Amino acid sequence: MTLLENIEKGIKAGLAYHYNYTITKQPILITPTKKEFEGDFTVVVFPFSGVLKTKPEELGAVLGQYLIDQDSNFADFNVIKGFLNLTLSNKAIKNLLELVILAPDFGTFPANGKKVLVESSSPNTNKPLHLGHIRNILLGWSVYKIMEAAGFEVKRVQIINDRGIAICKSILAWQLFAEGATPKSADVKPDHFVGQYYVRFEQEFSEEYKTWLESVEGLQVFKQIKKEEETFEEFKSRFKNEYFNQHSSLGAQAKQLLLKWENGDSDTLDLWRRMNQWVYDGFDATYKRLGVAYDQLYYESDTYLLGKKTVEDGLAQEVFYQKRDGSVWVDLTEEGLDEKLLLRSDGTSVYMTQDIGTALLRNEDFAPDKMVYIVADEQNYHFDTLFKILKKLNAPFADGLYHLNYGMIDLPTGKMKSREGKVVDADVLMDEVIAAATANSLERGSLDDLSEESQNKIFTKIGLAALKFFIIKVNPKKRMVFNPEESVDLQGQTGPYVQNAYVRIQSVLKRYKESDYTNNYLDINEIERALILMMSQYPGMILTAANEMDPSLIANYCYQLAKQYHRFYHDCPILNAESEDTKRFRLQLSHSVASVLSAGMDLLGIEMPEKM
RNA sequence: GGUCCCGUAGCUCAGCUGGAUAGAGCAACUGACUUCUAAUCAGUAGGUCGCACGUUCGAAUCGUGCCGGGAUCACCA
Repeated sequence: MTLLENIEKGIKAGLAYHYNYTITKQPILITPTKKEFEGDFTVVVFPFSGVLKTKPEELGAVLGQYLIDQDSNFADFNVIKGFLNLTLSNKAIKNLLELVILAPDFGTFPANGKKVLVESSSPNTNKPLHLGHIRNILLGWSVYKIMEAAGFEVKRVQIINDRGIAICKSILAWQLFAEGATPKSADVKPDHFVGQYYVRFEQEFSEEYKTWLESVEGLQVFKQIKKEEETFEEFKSRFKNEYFNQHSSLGAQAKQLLLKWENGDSDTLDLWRRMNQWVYDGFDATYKRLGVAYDQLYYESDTYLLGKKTVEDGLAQEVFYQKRDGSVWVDLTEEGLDEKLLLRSDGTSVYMTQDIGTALLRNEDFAPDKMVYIVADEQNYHFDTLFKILKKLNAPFADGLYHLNYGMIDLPTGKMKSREGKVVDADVLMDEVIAAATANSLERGSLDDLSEESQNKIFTKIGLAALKFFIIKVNPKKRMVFNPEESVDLQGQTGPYVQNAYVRIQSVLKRYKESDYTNNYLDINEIERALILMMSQYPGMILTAANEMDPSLIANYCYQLAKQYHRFYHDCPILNAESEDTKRFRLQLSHSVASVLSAGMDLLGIEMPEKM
């Protein structure tokens, strides 16, 4: 039984014993005591004093006394207004450290028999990964680690958007402008190589569009279609898509390519495979560097057919309906949404069709209890719709669907816009952050006696810790501002700060030659007490983080614990402690802090260096 | 316009199942390294928690209405 449960039980028993009162509705609010008051846990007794028509101070005193009498874990209490502050006995604190925190399974929960599938990353194959993907990938990885620690069996998957018009644009640009160049011949990371041709297409298309708008035909169309009050610029952006589909030569060629692809033209398919493989190779390098991996990849080119079939079956069973032009729709007006297209009038599939197929295929593969989609919040409507459709189809997993809708990342200069080249590239960003860590480290010179290889490993760990922590510490649902300068900070509320606490501990532990920390120290001071109580909250943090799918809770917890340790390290001598018992206790305490920090940061995909 | 999300210190963020005097980091300023490595610690300064009303013993937290910002409402993905 945990201490919180002890308190709750004691309060209930006390209320029954002294007031013959049984709690029905009100939850008992128990929080860690604020540091300006004395005590370890605080029970808020206001709600009961109201019901019992007792003064809060009196009720608090009665309950406090009752708890102390009944439970030897509690040594003292004080009451301020309606707040009952309880102080644990030193023995209880020590037991907490030795029996709970140092237990081998601390911070992991036994398997709960539930399977969860986490989809993340899921990039398009026409351009390299950027900052937005990094947030997605890091969230995916830490949600996986956290849910696993909480007892779930987790499968990490992606859906690769490997087909469609966007990929055809890259392919077409390569055909038109590359003159047979390859990533190797150009000496460019392969995903970036393909991305260059996507950008090239957009440039050429913009030029073409601009020229057309100024032509006789363009001006005529503008006059005909322009809405009242609409400026030329507004028209230009509104009409762009229609221009692509109806008037553009490049657009026609790209669409022609898509048609060839859908018809299985072997030359097109070969080139498509070849260019996609370049992208996959590039992505793999980035994933590896970020330290993430996936159990299974799904490709749209494999799943859209199942989606189509499902929609056709649904049509036969009248879950969906068909319009006169042959297009298939779902009516979600009863669910508070709209009508949504599922198959085009020409019978081809759309985004939604593919996602239906993908979900069903995943269910066949894993039969998960939950499916978590980590996708930016701009797609909230899409996933609302998808989940309602799957419910309509009576998918067995329909009640376990969850869209972890994280906020987009802004730059200090404003929104990221990939079409305007205003993006932060994932690979470049990692280079920069590692370079910053390297420069900082070399300046300190504390690693000079290590080989260059070991040094580089540490620089990488520090740089990536800075980057990952910077992103993960923000609540995923919130839009965040990414300042590249701050992301390479190594001081303050950062990953390296937490790493530093760990490194300090390692450095101390190494100097103590024995491995036996048993001790009879009982004179536990405030800082030590706070550290132990804080660590005791770790398993609860994991459950909360898993429940809310919020890794930022773990990041902030690790920071708080590291901060408390740094304070301890500064104020309390360890190896030079006044007695052997004290020394051993503090070593034991340090050792457990290191374990919790390391485990917690591992949940975020951040590794600890032994030195820094 | 409909729907949804967000507004906390100069900046980036915690806190939000209602609880004590709203917390961190960065930036600014002051102090602490012959010491278990200072990527650290201690301190100063910085707030109308967007605004208003309501709910109650108590509101940054809940409700309503405004104001400001964003997302979305494609036979795009």
